[in-house]
Formats: sequence, structure tokens, C-alpha cells
Amino acid sequence: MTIKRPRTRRKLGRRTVSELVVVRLILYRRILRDLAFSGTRYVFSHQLAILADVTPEQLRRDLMNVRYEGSPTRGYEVVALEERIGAFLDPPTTQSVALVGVGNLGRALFAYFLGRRPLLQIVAAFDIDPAKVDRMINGCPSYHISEARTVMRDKGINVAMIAVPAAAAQSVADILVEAGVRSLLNFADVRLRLPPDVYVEHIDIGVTLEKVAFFARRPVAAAKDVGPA
Amino acid sequence: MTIKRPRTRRKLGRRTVSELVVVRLILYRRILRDLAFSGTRYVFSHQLAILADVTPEQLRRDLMNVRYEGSPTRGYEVVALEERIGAFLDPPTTQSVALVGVGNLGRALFAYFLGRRPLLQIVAAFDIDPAKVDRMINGCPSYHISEARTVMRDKGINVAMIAVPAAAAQSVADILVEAGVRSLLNFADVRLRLPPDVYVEHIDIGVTLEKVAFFARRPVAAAKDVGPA
DNA sequence: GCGGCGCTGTGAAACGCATAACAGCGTTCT
DNA sequence: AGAACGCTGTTATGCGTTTCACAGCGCCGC
Ligand SMILES: NC(=O)c1ccc[n+]([C@@H]2O[C@H](COP(=O)([O-])OP(=O)(O)OC[C@H]3O[C@@H](n4cnc5c(N)ncnc54)[C@H](O)[C@@H]3O)[C@@H](O)[C@H]2O)c1
Ligand SMILES: NC(=O)c1ccc[n+]([C@@H]2O[C@H](COP(=O)([O-])OP(=O)(O)OC[C@H]3O[C@@H](n4cnc5c(N)ncnc54)[C@H](O)[C@@H]3O)[C@@H](O)[C@H]2O)c1
Repeated sequence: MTIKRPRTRRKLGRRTVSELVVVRLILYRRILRDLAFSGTRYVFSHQLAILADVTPEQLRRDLMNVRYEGSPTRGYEVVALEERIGAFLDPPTTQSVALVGVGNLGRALFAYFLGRRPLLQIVAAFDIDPAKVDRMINGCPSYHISEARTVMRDKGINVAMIAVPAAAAQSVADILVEAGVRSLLNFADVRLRLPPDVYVEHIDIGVTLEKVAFFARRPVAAAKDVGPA
Repeated sequence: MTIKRPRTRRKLGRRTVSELVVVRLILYRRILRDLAFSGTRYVFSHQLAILADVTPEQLRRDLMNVRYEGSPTRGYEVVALEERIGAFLDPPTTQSVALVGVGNLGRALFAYFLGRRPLLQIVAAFDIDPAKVDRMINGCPSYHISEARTVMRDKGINVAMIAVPAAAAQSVADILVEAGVRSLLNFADVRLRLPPDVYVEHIDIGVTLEKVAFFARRPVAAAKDVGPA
């Protein structure tokens, strides 16, 4: 959903990997986990590609980045590939995440991330409402936003999600960045303006729904890939 | 956040407009609304561009698609441009939307869309849990998923949001499509496999948070646009 | 009144990404 | 055993989008 900003890249060895590749690798990894869970041992590029909704060529190309080689006859070994992608994606240690804004969306996010992703844990919530502060929310302490700096430092948090009203989002973001957060996921419907060394991703549900509604009215897609004669 | 699928396009006159342009137009329009609300009458491309986090060139190029001409000296007239974009984006009549899955996320979405966007209204909720069915949720009736076909037809719904567990998402999507839905916004973390004439957009919050966390660890971006000498 | 400025609209170039095409090779079937 | 198949890794091609660059022009100041 996101707009411009010079594409952030990250080096692996001497290669450089685009954001789009990173996103797809994350997706592949999740699918591989599901496959492993269901007992699948080997998988071909075209099978994985269907599950990820990409072309097999793109999948193979993406896999070049993590230096994992499959067998032409067996395909890819599920757990080995999953681990190889993990070695590229995962942090050396568990990453701590903060969530700012314990409203409707914030609480839903809490419920969602509970127990998933052991390497990515929400360890602090922030709000400005006295009624929501200094309590436990899903087993996680909530603080007043004014304590951001202290808490971030003590818990080593460098990632945050913003789920506050649009009017408050920019000021909250500024506080977070000042408190040492390097990377933000923003749900409020305002584009945040931040220093270029801070990574920001916007999830703009309102815009996305409008987009979906817009394309519900489009002329029928040129279905060029319907079945063979 | 979304992956591939041949870009959906839509004709305007004899031109064709890409998804990316549509998204940005939606965004511009929202910003213009805010500007109008705050009393601004004229705006230059570089000002609007900052608010939208795009380059002025891209903004102007996007505006070519809606055939609105600004004045070199005054810039764009806020309300006129807003209306012109609206004429391109908006449906001839109010569009009805369904929401499937009245769990944590579903309820948050309800709260969020309440009263916004008069042209885009949630008019029906669906669930499978007897406790959540046949009641009013934020002034909107909820039905058992088995009634989908009837309700969709009666209310003329062709857009739906999916907020059910991943395991149920594909079957729910199939039901919706069969009931006449043309366009879907899916929050469950599975890629839906649907006929090519159905438009699907995925909002994959888990993947997005992983992405954000990944780039929190990146080398500092090459800040090439820092201030002048 | 005229020159210069700064903005818009747009053609042309550059870039990044996806798609297509192909070489290598282990397996399997004849 | 030999040949043919199918899948992988990789190089090359094409396309869509963004960025650059500039022509046109109304206004403002001199
Ligand atoms: N609810 C949704 O499904 C949804 C969907 C899309 C976008 N959003 C966006 O997410 C944001 C939150 O939505 P919501 O529905 O949870 O709203 P909400 O009103 O339920 O919750 C907002 C929370 O932020 C807190 N808050 C306000 N100002 C703050 C500040 N300065 N510092 C810290 N906390 C502050 C409030 O006390 C409240 O708890 C909004 O910007 C909304 O546009 C929500
Ligand atoms: N909560 C979040 O913030 C969040 C974030 C990202 C993604 N998601 C995804 O959104 C989906 C919903 O999340 P949630 O937190 O609201 O879960 P939830 O368990 O709170 O709600 C799911 C709802 O779907 C209903 N349901 C189950 N099967 C159904 C079916 N076949 N037909 C109709 N309704 C059915 C359940 O009765 C329940 O009300 C999940 O796929 C989740 O992965 C949620």
C-alpha cells in the first residue's frame, strides 16, 4: 500500500536485496512453516509459487538471494529452506516491539500477535488515557506515553506500531523516534514525516478499502490465462 | 503489501490507469479534504507532494490522469481538484460492503468505518458463531454465513472484507464469490486463490511487521538528500 | 512595459522489476 | 546404456513506473 521514498535496500554479502524481495521471502517462510507442520518434506518451485501467488521464475529468482540450492529432481527440502531463509531474515536475538494506542485496533493487534513469532514480541504498550495506563494488557505492561524514552531504553525496543488517532500520530512518531525507535508501522491515516534513517511503513486500511471498491467496478479483467483450447 | 498478479487497470476515456495511480489519487483526495476542511483554498504540487510523501513530478503526472489543470501562479484549487478526483474515483451510487468475521479485528474495523465515507458503507456482517449472529453490531445486522447469497443479492453487495481465521478464509472467499462479490479485502494470513475476474487485495499485518522489524536492523540509509553544502 | 521568476504540463531518459529464455543435470524409462 | 524429460539456477529481454529535463506561461517587480 505504500507510496514512494527511495527503496530501502539491505546488503547480503555484496548483494543488495529490494524490499519486495524481503516481503516475499517472509511470505515464503511462513508457507514453508505451514508445509513443514503438515508433514511435507519436499516442494517444487511451482507448488510453492502457487501458494504464494507468484510465478515460479520469480520464486527461484528470490531464492537466489538466500543462497539455497534445490535439487532438480526432488525440489526444495522444506525445513532446510525455511531455515536458510530464516538465517537471512531473522535477527540474532529476539526483537522487542512497542504498541502505541490501546484502542479498538490496538487491542485487536495484541490479541493477534499473542504467542506468534517468538522472535518478535510486543513487550510494552503506550497510551495517553489514564484508564488504559499502568495496567497489564494481555500480559504486557502499559505505560503513559511520557515514559516512552525510559521504557524504550530499558527494554531495548527499536520497533513500534502506531494505532492512535490520526491527529496524534505525527507527534507520537516524533516522540518514539526521539526515544530511539528505528522503524515504525503506522496504522493512522496520515503519512508520517520522519528523518530518512527511520524506516516507516504505512498500513492504510481506509485507502485500501477504497481501492478494492474501485476495482469492484472495473471492466472484467482480460482473462488471458484461461484453460487450454 | 501485495504480490503479483497482472496489474489491474481501468480505462478513463481512452487512457488506462494503473493500480498505483489509483491508490495515490485516493490518498491525494483525502489530503485535499483535510486541506479544504482547514480552510486552505489553493495548493502547489510540491506542498501536496510533501503531505502525500511523493515527488512533485509524480503528483503532477498522476493528476494528468484526471484532466485537471492548475494555475502556474496559484497552484491547484483545493475543492475543485478534490471534486475532479472524486469524479474519477467515485461510484455513481453508494457502494455496499460486507464484513465477514466479527472477531477482534472485525469489530475494530466496524468502529473505524462507522460514519466515514458515505459512499462506502458496511451494510452487513457475517459470522459462523451463533452468539454473534442475528444481532445488531454498531447498527448493522449480522447474519450467519449461510445466508450470504440471499443477503448479497438483496442488498446489492459486491465488496467484502474477510476477517476470519486463516483456516476458514479460502472457503469463506469461495462462498462470497459464489454469492456475487466482485472484490475482496482479505486480512487473514493466507493468499486466496480465486477466479481472475475477482479482485483481491491482501493486508498481511504479520508479514508487514516482520518487514518493518527487518529494516529496523538495516545499515543506515544513504542519506543523499541532506541539507545543502 | 518588459524581464525574470516559479509554477505547471509533458516528452524523453533511466531505472527497477518481472518475465521470458536457456544451459546444466540428475532421474527415469526404453 | 542411452535418450528424453523436468526441474533448477542464471542470464537476457521487455515493460511499467519514476525521474529528469524543458517548454510554456501568468504574474510580480523593476
Ligand atoms: N479500528 C480500525 O480497524 C482501524 C482501521 C484502520 C485505521 N485505524 C486507525 O488506527 C488508529 C486507531 O484506531 P482505533 O480504532 O484503535 O481508535 P481508538 O480511538 O479506539 O483508539 C485510539 C487510542 O489511542 C490513544 N491515544 C490518543 N492520543 C494518544 C497519544 N497522543 N499518545 C498515546 N495514545 C493516544 C487513545 O487513548 C486510544 O486508546 C486511528 O488512527 C485509526 O484511523 C483503525
Ligand atoms: N486481530 C488482528 O489485529 C489481526 C491482525 C492481522 C491479521 N488478522 C487476521 O484476521 C483474522 C481475524 O482475526 P481476529 O483477531 O479478529 O480473530 P478472531 O478469532 O477474534 O475472530 C474471528 C471471527 O471469525 C469467525 N469465523 C470463524 N470461522 C468462520 C467462518 N467459516 N465463517 C464466518 N465467520 C467465521 C469467528 O466466529 C470469529 O468471530 C485472522 O485470520 C487473523 O490472522 C488479525
